[in-house]
Amino acid sequence: MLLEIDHHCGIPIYRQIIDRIRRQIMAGQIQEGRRLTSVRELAAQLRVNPMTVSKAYAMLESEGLLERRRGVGLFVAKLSSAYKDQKRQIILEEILKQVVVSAVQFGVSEKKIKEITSELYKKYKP
Amino acid sequence: MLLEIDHHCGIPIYRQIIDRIRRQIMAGQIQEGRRLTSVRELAAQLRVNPMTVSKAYAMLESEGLLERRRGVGLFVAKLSSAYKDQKRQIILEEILKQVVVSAVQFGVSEKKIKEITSELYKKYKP
Amino acid sequence: MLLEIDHHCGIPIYRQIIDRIRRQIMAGQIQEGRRLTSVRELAAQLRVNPMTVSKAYAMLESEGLLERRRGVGLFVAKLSSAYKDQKRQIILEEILKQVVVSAVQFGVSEKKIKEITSELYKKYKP
Amino acid sequence: MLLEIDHHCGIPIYRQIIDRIRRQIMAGQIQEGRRLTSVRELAAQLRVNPMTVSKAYAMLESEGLLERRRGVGLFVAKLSSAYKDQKRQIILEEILKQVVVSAVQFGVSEKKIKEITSELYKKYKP
DNA sequence: GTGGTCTAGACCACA
DNA sequence: GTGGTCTAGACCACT
Repeated sequence: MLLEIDHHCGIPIYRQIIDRIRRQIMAGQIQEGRRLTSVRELAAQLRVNPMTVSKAYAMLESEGLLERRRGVGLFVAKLSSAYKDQKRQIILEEILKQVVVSAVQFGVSEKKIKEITSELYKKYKP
Repeated sequence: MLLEIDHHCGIPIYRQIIDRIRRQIMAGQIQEGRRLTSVRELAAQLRVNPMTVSKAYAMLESEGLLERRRGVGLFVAKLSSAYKDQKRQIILEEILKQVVVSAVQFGVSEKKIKEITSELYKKYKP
Repeated sequence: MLLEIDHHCGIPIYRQIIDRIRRQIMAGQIQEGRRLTSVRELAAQLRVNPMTVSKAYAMLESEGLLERRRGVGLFVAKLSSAYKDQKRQIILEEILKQVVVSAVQFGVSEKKIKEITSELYKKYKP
Repeated sequence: MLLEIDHHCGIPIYRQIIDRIRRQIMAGQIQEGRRLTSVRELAAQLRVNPMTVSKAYAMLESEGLLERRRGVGLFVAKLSSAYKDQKRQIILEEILKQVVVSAVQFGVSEKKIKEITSELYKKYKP
């Protein structure tokens, strides 16, 4: 599991862990049923307090994305692809809404927003 | 000046004040050179401690968006419209970047994102 | 009397007035015995509250640089040139002390400070 | 970390803290990456309210001199020595400018200023 | 343990 | 009237 943490950006570390793992699960980069890196190991990798990792895992579990098997570890839950599609769209819409609300308030046109979108796609598309 | 504060959303009140005022200034809804509602008055309006408002104003001043005239009050600074255009674009790009990065990871197409953008514009455009 | 006030620099306006007038008196640019611009007139010139000018004048008076003649106005006090010489040197030493203390702490050499002094002299010498 | 605060000199305590810490960092007396005394501890040492210390630390952070690690503490940021050199010179020039402007106005020669500088160096050089 | 936020209320400097 | 500073003490989030 590959995670990058920014210790200086102000976003709580446990949030960064949650966001990154959630994204990887939703993107299918971590497959269903696979066991997650253990708390201790991930904490060591990220040079972070184990409590922080544990907290992130607990929240992902309560979100239904992870399943705990006592004495064994945490595993990626099985989600219907319909559920994943829906959740993906919700995540994107949530953020896009912020963009559009601000843009409207600033008097920035829909066309301009789409232009910026195209540029960003060129930049981040693999 | 019309501000709405959510006391229970977890975002610090002074941050909410900063964000809302910054947006109003960037959107031109508060005109240059105009005096802001006084600390005490805004604090009373929002039912918040004056220090909280004062902190927000102080940070907006250090950001260059406000100017202090001692013993008189705080005023909206004069900014070149080029500067404002640039700052507006940076704000929007910052948020849009999150959308695109996630979308690429989820395998959501540029076309789909633009469709959602159009829908949101229909919804929020006045 | 020519004074320039910066309304946005954070230094109290009455302090700016005091500093500028004191300097002009010490530099002999305002001659002994001459009457100062009236409070009202100066306040109008500087677009400042008359109370502010009045306060500045009062402090210069208590410093011994001005003399009040009731019903007439404020006048530049007569100072021995020895007194002025001494006071000038005290003013300069006071500020230079700050420079040297900082420079020593920063490990900046005496030579370097003298170089900067020379440059500044070139810039500000008439 | 050794700080001395004057509670009666009129300069805000948080400003005094900022100035002293900034100087110590610029002078290299506090090394890069080192953790600062905690807010509560420094507040106790100085017999000052923790908020006052916190405010000072926050401003030093926004200045880029400190870095926050959440839940851990504040650390001295890593700055390029070129950056520090530049900043040091700016600080000194700022104060020296006041000296030279006054000196020119008083008719005090460059030579005299350099003599006073030499004397002050003898006095304050360790 | 760490720092961040907020309150209620005081006092001050400035205009 | 304006904003700025400080206190004492509370509660919260993060590690």
